[in-house]
Amino acid sequence: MTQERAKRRILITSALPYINGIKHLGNLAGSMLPADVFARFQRLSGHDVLYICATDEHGTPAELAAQAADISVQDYVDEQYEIQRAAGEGFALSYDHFGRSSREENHKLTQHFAHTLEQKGLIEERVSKQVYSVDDGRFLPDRYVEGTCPHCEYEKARGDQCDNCGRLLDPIELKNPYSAVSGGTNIEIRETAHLYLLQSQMQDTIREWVEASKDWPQLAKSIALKWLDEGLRDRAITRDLKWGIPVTNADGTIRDGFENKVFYVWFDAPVEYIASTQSWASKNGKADAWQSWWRKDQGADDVEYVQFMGKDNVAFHTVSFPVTIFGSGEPWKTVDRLKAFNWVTWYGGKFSTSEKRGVFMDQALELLPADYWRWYLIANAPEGSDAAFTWEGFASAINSDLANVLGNFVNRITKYTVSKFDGKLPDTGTPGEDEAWLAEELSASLARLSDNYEQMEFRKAAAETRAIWALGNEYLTRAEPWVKYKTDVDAAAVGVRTGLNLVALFGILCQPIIPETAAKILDTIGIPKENRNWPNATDKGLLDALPHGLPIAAPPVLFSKIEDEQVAEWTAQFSGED
RNA sequence: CGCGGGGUGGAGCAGUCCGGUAGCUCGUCAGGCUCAUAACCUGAAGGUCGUUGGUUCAAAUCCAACCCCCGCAACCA
Repeated sequence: MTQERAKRRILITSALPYINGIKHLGNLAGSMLPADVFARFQRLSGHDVLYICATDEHGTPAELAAQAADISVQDYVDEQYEIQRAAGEGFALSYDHFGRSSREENHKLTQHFAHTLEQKGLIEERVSKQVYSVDDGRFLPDRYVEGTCPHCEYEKARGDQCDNCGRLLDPIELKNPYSAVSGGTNIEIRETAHLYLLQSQMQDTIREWVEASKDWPQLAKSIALKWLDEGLRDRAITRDLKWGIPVTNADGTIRDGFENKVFYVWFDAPVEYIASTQSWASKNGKADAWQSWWRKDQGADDVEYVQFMGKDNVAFHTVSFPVTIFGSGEPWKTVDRLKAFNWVTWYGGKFSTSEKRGVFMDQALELLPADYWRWYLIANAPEGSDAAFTWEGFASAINSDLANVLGNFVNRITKYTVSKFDGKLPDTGTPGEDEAWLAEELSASLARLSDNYEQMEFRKAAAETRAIWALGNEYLTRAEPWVKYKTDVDAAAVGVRTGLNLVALFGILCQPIIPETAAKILDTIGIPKENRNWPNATDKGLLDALPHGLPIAAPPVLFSKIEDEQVAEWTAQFSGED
């Protein structure tokens, strides 16, 4: 299964999960998981892949959550980081590095960008009016101010929007404003200075770049163009907070008047893609290795950079972060291909931590192994539109695809080998029409599958993978070795040998989506690690690749079915009614 | 008239860019097989392609208007 393909260098990032709380299945399905599947596919295809992610640790929510837990913000994020790292590991997310945006590398690099942008005249200090809560001793982001809506008199309108009448608000319009943090009514409007990134000046550069992009899906491009059409606004990139990256001068001292301010999380978070790569390089003892992935003057010219994110993040990745990158005037690598996802919804509604509606990453793994979730979420990826998670749909996908089609196939052929062929891969017999038909179908299907992955069409890749498994069952029905065995053992042997080769192939082909099961299958039939690479559709030897006489054992049942009682139980448990 | 996405047999989706027998999975029904996790294979039934109008020999696909669902709307991240 070797092949001559040009070795590509592929940099993959998935949107950084926010530090605050364990992520739900929608977060997983919208960026980390598909990025992982893509990374695995490209590694198996022999390419040089670097998959980088990190936690996004700054911002008001982290500070408030730490306050609520009565621990330091540092302790809080340390704790949360460990939870998220463990959850990622539990889902077999194959990050080359899972960093943290609060690390030193990101501080330095974020400050570097700010200095460079200021030198280029793209940052200026402006004073604006903000809501200040005397009781909390802090400025409040718009959504943390509540009060009576001036339009509809709804008493719990948020500072940014009234949930009752839907109107957009300015927090200073609210009647009887109070702090959503403490409930304190001692609210003042104070002036505060912030650094503004002059995005308006980069409008043409960004538009030119967006319009030239070739490998962006419609969703991503239309969102980016929408922002550009409305005109880029200058944005404040600092906040009145203690937790975050300090605003410094070029010599490292704190900027005058910014002693109690830090960079806004959305300014420093994407920078962490690069900073996390720096951490990866340092960790591996070759501190400069990150440069060949990110600096076009240091060898990053041939890198293909692919970003994965939910649709809510598109604007930041296609407009805001590129302003930082292009504005610096430095030769940074920018995104080539971008994959944006819609939402996974919970029975059509939103996942909710507070209302206990929906399944979160840690809970999911307590119920079933990672591969069950990975399969469902990829096969039902929210690509074209939002996709609703339902227990019925989940059970149906698992039982049909994994248990009946794949699991049963592996089971039936290996058991038969054990009972009729002494647990050895049969050596006799010559392939005939059935095998020729199979080879042709397989080759076509495999080509489609590889293409689906290359195009990052995840639903289609899962469907094609399943179709290949189904092909195995169809083949066995045609070849019917159990019938031939009665009259012609050699003819039966061909069917069994071919079937066992299909098991190996199925194991190889399902590695991107369900890696743990794949390993289980491949270990069982003793496929060495170096022979698990992605096959070439034109390879004629796929159906007779295993050594004749190879000992075969039947693996334990690969997937247990999800019973109706479990569906009923979980439906009740996670309905949010609690 | 804010913006974007979606509306295709009972359910979930593909097909729409580049008009030309409406396809897949689940479910239902019938048949086959019996190696296998009551599984697998084959076949059938089931669709005014959101609505209305237009272009065309021909529209799910192009154009116009409208309706419904979801998300976003830049200080939540």
